[in-house]
Amino acid sequence: MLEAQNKGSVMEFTTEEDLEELCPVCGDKVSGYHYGLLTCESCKGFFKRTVQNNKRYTCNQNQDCGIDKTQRKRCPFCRFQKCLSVGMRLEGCRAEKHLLPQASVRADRMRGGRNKFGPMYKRDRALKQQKRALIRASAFKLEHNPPLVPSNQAEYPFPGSVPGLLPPLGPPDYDCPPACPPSLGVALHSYGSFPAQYQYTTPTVPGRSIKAEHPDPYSGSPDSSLGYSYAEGCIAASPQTSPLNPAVPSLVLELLSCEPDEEQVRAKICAYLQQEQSGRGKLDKPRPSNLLCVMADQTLFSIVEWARSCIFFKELKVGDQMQLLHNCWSELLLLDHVFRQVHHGRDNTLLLITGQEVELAGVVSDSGLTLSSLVQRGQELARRLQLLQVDRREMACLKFLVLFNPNVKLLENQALVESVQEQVNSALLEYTLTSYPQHVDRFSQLVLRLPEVRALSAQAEEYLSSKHLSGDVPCNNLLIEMLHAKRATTI
DNA sequence: CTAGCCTTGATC
DNA sequence: GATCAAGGCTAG
Repeated sequence: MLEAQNKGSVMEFTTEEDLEELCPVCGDKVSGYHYGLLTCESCKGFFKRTVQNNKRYTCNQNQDCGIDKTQRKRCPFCRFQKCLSVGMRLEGCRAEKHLLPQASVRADRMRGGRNKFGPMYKRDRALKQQKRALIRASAFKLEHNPPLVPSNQAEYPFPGSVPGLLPPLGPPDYDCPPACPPSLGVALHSYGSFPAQYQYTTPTVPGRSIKAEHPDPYSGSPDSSLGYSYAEGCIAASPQTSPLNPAVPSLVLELLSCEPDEEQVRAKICAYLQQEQSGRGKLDKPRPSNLLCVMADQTLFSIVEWARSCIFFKELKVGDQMQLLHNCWSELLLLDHVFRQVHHGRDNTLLLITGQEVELAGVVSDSGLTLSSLVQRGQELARRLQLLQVDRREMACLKFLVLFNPNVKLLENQALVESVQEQVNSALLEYTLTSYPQHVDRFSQLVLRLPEVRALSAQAEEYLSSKHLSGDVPCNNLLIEMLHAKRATTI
């Protein structure tokens, strides 16, 4: 019997809630969890056949065929792409063997049993139920308190990846479990035609939309828009203006208000790492390089989340969003790291996203030549920005200049990207001229760092790629997905 | 090749 | 023993 028919007893669905349970690939009725998420029977079978038989399809159109219940047979290529983009997973099970990534579903073809995602499915259910309860509860309040966050905030379809939904800074629960699917498509997921399943409004995310006017709740700093929330003496350069001073271009304030709350990101990543470590048990010792990789991966998730909530960016279609992120993910990751070092302000230690400090000398001596040179170049970049006393407003602008790269071609909304680049450039110029009048070439000093960022991040990508090829880096993560995507697509 | 139904077996 | 997500089978 199909589980869909008897799930009522287990999950207490109402008819209203059943409407949500549509296959994210084709919109057909869901028959249960398959390969990582709720899908229909046919997409389950299709996915299985494709992976097991190592099928290769081609698309006769532009690789963007619409997939729905009636059209799903037309283009297996796009159907499979969609399966992957919504987060169905090749490595569905026990067969964690070091086989080729495609060679899985179940490499041993063993029948029966449950896979390692079991607990995740369970949490996913719990989360969905919680979400419904929340939606029901908030439906009454809506007229009085409209949501702060725009409703196109898509949810990750996996348990815990919904910031703010679980109880306040709840159990280390709000992240994907270790086996979480790395998919930018999933992370950005907001397909308009999709079931409400993945669309809802985050109740409130402190410090998001209205941050320019409201001090960062996690920072004791009187002017949190200038300093980092890290406690240890991070004295950012303060221009002579207050954050509300009209001399600051409004766009700059707007961009600043998109900045994530550092402390929240930190807490989230720490919780994830902790959870992952405890999940591992005593069996495998976490190698430091793996740990760093996981850290970077999670940082990348937070960067995607940041981008998704950003002004301008959220106006773009998912396809364009993906293109932009594929193009600049490593630059954003590098900027994140470098900015942290700038505010950390110490030459002999690195500050990790988790808040841990590590000796620079140790890192350099423990890593190979390439990595240590990368780290040192990063430090050099941080030092130069430190000399400039770059402030958070400028950092926010630089991130936007990297994200809205007009060199990314074939975008649906190229015009917006170019216009944002221009607007941000001139806002930053105006800001530096009015806030640091004594420092005439400040703007060019800032912007000139970007080619360096680009070059350094390209090297870091090279390095990561080589590590990936030699099998030194776990491959099932967003980092590697981005690496591949960039190679496959861009300029 | 598709998709609905069947069988299997680890986990609860 | 019940559950439920795997793989298998097969008519259309």
